[in-house]
Amino acid sequence: MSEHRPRITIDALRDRLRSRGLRWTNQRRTLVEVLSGSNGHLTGSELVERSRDVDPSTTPSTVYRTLDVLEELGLIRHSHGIDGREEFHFLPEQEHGHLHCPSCGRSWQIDPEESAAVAATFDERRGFAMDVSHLTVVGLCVDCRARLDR
Amino acid sequence: MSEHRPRITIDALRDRLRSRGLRWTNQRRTLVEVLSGSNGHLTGSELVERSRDVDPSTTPSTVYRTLDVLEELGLIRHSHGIDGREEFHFLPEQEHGHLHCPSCGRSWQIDPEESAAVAATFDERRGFAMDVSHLTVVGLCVDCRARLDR
DNA sequence: CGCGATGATGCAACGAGTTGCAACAAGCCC
DNA sequence: GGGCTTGTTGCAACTCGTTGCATCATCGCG
Repeated sequence: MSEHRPRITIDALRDRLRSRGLRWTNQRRTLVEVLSGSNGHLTGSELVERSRDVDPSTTPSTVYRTLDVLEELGLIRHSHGIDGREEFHFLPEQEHGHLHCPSCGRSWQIDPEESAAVAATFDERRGFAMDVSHLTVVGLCVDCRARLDR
Repeated sequence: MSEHRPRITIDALRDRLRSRGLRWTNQRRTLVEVLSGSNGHLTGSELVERSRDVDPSTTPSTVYRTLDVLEELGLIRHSHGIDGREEFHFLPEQEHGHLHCPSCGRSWQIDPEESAAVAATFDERRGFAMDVSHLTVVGLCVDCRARLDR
């Protein structure tokens, strides 16, 4: 597995907050540390848990509020998972949506070409600019279809 | 506004439950009454509230469990709203997904042709059978794009 | 360096939804 | 109609996430 390489350094992030009149606190440092140390998608509660591993005094409200701030800065993205729960991921991961099959519980990433095709549909017909990273498509996967057709 | 005409009668629903070994209770009758009396999309808590109007002794857990049962029977569908919250709607409404623009907060129904185009993408490439009613596409609407481009 | 404004934190309470469990009751059978 | 099986209910406790508010502490400024 390859190292995760955040596009923005910790120092740059600190300065970016300050230049907006926002503050660089230990709690925020902890969360950013956790985020940059973890690839993939994490739910809010997972982030709270991991932050507590680093600093046991971490409180949920601070974590969620910091996530909001980081999202506003464009550093992270959230999408809605299968159960509607929010999942966060650190940029600059390739933006992508998800396919989910509730029958077997598996999920897949949506390819850029697929995203483009879907986005084109709504762009052409309505001028609607789809947010790829927010897309979750639910349905039956090939395997489950085959299984259920029998 | 037109009358809502459920495709299945209350009696037929009762029999359908019984034939599966399930039971027809006052609590279920109350919820079905509420569902059939309301068009459009309702969240779980809205349904609890309205059920309480009919029968004040209604409890949330029963409502949510009944919703699960009705969904298994194919009588209602849930989709995930903007904030990830579940929204239920009574069939036989035309199945449809939603477009949502977080910038202005408005939502639109996805046309059948649009759904078909999107579904075709995933069917052709993966044999994945998309569930139309579960689709929520987030992005910027025409108006907001124009406004933000200025 | 130290003051002060104001953004951030932690707490506590709350809302939505879920779950385990004991008690209840629908409805099949005689 | 009455009994019995077993699906259903209501309660209480819990999880995840949000919010109001008093207190704290960052960091710009003198």
